[in-house]
Amino acid sequence: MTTPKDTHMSSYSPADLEPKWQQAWNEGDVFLAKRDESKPKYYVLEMFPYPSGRIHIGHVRNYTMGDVVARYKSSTGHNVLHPMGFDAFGMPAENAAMASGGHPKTWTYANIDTMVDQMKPLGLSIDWTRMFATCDPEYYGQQQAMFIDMLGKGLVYRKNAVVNWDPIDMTVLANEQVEDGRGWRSGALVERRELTQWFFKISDYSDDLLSSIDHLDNWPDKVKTMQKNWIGKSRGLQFSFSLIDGPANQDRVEVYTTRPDTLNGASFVGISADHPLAKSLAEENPEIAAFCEECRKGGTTAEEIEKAPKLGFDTGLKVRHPFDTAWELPVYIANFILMDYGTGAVFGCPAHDQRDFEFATKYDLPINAVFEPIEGEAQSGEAYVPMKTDKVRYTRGFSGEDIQTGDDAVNAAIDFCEANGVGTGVTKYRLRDWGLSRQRYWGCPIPVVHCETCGVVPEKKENLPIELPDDVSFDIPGNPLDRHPTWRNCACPTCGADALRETDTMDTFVDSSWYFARFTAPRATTPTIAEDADYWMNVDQYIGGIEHAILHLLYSRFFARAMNETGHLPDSAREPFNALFTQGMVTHAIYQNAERTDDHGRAIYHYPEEVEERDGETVVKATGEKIKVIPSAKMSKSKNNVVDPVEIIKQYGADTARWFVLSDSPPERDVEWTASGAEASAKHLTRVHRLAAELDAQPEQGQGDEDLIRAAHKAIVDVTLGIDSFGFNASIAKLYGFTNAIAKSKAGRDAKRFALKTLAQLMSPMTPHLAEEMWSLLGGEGLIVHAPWPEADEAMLVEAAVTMPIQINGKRRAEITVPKDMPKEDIEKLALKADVVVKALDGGQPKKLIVVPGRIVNVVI
RNA sequence: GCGGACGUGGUGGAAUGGUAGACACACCAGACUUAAAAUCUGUUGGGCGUAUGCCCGUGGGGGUUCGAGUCCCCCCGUCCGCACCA
Repeated sequence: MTTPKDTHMSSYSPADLEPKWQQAWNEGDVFLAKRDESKPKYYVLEMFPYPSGRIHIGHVRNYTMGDVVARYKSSTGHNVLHPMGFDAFGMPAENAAMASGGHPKTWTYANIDTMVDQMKPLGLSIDWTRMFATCDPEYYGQQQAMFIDMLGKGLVYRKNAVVNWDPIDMTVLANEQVEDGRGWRSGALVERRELTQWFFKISDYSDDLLSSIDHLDNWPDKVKTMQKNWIGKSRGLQFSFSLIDGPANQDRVEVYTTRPDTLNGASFVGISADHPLAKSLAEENPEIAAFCEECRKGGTTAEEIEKAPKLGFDTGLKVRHPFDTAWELPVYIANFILMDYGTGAVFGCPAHDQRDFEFATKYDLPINAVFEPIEGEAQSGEAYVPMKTDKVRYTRGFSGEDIQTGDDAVNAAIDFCEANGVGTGVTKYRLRDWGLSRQRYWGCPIPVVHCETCGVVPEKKENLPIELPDDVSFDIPGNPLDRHPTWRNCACPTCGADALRETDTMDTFVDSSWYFARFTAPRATTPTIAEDADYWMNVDQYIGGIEHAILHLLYSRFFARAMNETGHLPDSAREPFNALFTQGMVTHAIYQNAERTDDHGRAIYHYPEEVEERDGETVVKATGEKIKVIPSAKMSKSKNNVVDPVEIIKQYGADTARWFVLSDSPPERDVEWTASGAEASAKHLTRVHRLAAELDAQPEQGQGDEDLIRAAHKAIVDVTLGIDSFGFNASIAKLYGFTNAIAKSKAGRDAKRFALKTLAQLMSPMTPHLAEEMWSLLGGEGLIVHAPWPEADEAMLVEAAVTMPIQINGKRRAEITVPKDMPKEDIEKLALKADVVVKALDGGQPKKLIVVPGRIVNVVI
C-alpha cells in the first residue's frame, strides 16, 4: 500500500543504487592506484584467496574488513593500494582433474572468473587492473627468475628428505592425502621414504627472523609467540657418548640436550631409526632392520609421530657416561626420535621427562632423580618436570649451590662440561630448512636442468618462463610431468648437450611468499621494479586468517629477506608487513549423515538447506535420515557447510552483507554463521536510508539541535576509534546508537542534515553504496568517496557532569552525579552523606574510603 | 603429544582492575490497521518480594585486591597450527 509520503520518496533499493554507484566509481577510476609522492601511501592487503570455485562468507568478511581500512585511509588523505589476486596453484585443481577429467588450468581459470564475478558486486575498493593469478606464466616465470637468483646466492640447495610414499599407487602423497596412516585412493599403509629434494636455506635466517619479531609492534602477540616457538631457539650442550664395541668407524654417539643439568640422571641413549648407527646395525641384524622398517611406517607429520605409541629396541650396545666411564648406558632405537632435529640421538632422563619416564617404565630402565622440590616430594608415578625458571633442590647436580633454577643449573652444567672437555654449549633452532619440492604437476616448475656432464644447472633466464605443458592426463597417479613424452627433454644451458628438466614443481607457499611485492608492479618483466617497490612497500596493513600465523608469514618474511639480497626488494622491505590483523573464521555446523556412508565408506555431508529440526532431532528433509550435527566447524567445501554470500547479496544487496559480517562479532574471533542477522541488517539500512530521504519533510526549526550535534561529534570519535583499532563491531554498535539518536531527535532540519551527513560518512567504509546515495540525497558535494573523513570538535565532547556509582564493600549501592572536575575531597564528603552510606555506617567511621574521580567511590566498612 | 588462543543471558556480543550484560537478534506485550505485513513504543540474566529492595550470577575450583569477566595458579571444554591442504 502506498501512502502519500511514499509518492515523493524513493525507497531503499540496493539492486538499483549499488550498480549505479559502482559505475560512478569505475568511471572516475577512483580505486586506480598510482604513485603520488605528494601523499602518504597506504598499502592494505588481504590474504589472497585460493580459487576453490565460489567465494564464501568468510571471504566476504575478510575483504570487507580490508575494504573498510582502505576506504577509511583513503578518506584520511592517503594514497591507497588495495589489490587482489589468486593463489592459484595447488592440489585441488589436480584432484578436480582426476575426478572429472578436465584440466587443472581450465578448472582454475574458470573458478577465478566466477569468483571475480562474485566479488565485484561487493563494491570493494580494489584496483582490479593489478589482478593476477600465481598460475599465470607471467607471474611464475618471475618466480623462476628469483629461484635462479637465490640459487646463485646459495639460498637453495638439494638434500634428502622424507615423503609419504604410497606403495600401491607408487606415488608421493601429501599429508592431507594420508588418512589414518593409509593412502586416500589406494588404502595402502603409507611409508616414509627418502627423496632428493630442493630446500630454501631459511635456517640461515633463524636468528634474524627470531630477533626481528620484537620489532613487529603491530602484530598480534599470539602470532609473535607462535613464530618464536616455531623457530625455537634453545641453548644446550652438544657432546658425545663413547660407544663400546660399536660397528666399524662408529665409536661415539653425538647428542644434543637442552637439559644437561640432568645428565647425572641419564639411564639410556635413544637414537632415531634413521641414525647412521641404526642403519649400520640394521645391515648386520635383520631384527633391527625390521624394527627400523616398522618405525618408518606411518605418515611424516609431527603429530602422527608424536602420538604414535612409543616403541624402542635395545640394540645391545652400550655407551659410557662422560663423567663416569664405569657407568654404562644401553642404546635403544626409538620411534619418537627425529633425525631432522638435533643430532638424531638423545639421552633419556626418566626422572625429569615424561616421555622418557614412560619409555623407562616400559623397558624397565632405572629412574634416577637429579633434583627434587624444595619442599615436599615429587609425585610418584610420573616425571618431575618443573618450569626451568622455578628453583629446585639439586641432589645430583653440577654446581656448588644446592638450590637453583633449572636455567641456572643448565648454564652451570654447560660451563662444567666445557671446562672438563666433555662438550660445548651450542645454540640450536627448531626451524628446519624449507623443503619446496613437490612431485606434482600444477605448480611452478623448478627451473633447473639435469645434465649428465654438468650436473644440476639452472636454466638460462632468457628461456623463462619454463611453462607447464598443457597436454597431460591425470587418469593414473603420479606426476604427469615425469611421464610426459617430450617436456623433460631440453638442451643443457651450460654445454648444450641433451639434458632433462627437473620435474618437481614448487610448494605453493613459494607462490604466496612474494605476491605482495609483485602487486607493486604486477606486469613488470622483472620480479619487481625498484621505484614501485620503494614507493609501495611495505604492506601497511595485512589481514588474514590465524591459520597462517606460522608458515605463510614466516616464509614471506624469509622471502622478503631473500628478495632483498637478490636485489628485488629494498632494505626497508626485509620485514614486509608493518601491521598484521588475524581475523577469525566463519564457522558453521556440519551435518553428517548418521545412518549411512558412501560407497567407499566415507561420511556423507548434507547442506544446511537439506536438513531440518523434527521432534528435537536433526534429520534430512527428503529422507528423514538422522543427522549427526558437528558444531562450529571451519567452512569447508568437502563438508558441504559453506555459506554462499551470493544469495544474500541478491536478496538484500552488498551493503547489507558487508554490514552484517562486520557487526556483532569481534573481527579476530571466529563467528558462527546464522542467517537470522542478515534480515535485521537490511532493516537497519532501510531505516537509515529513510531517515536521509525524509530529511526535506522535517520542520526547519526544532528542539535539541545542540544535543544532536554533540551526539554526532561523539559518534565521530567513537566510530573512528573503532575503525582504528579493528573494532568494527564496536563502531557499528555506536552507529546504531547514533542512528537511534537521530531518529528520536526533534532537532531542526539543518542539525539533522549535519547529523545525517556525518552518519553517511561514518558508514561509508562499511556500506559505501548507501553512503553515496545518502550523500547525494543530503546535498553533499561530489562523491562521498572523495570527501575527507569528518573531524570531531573537541569543544562539543566535553560533558559537564559525571555519574559515579557508590559502592559499599565493593557492591554498588547508590550513585551520585557531580561536576566533572570536582575535587576528590568534595566527592568524599558527598559520598559520605549519601543515605545508604549513612545507614550502613550507623554513626561509625569507614575503614577505608576509595575515590577514583570520574570512576567510582568505594566505602569499606 | 607439542605450541597458541578462546569460554559472559534464549542468541551474537559489550565492559583502560571500577555500575556485568552496551549495541543488536529472538521472544513477549502494546500502538497503528478491517486484517496482515511494515513501522513505532515498551519488557526481557536467574531467584525472592506488592514494593523501596535483597540474594545469586561471566566454564569449574582456589588465590591476589577496597574492588576481578578482566590479574595469578590448577582443572574442564572448544578451536587453530604442527613443516606436502591452502
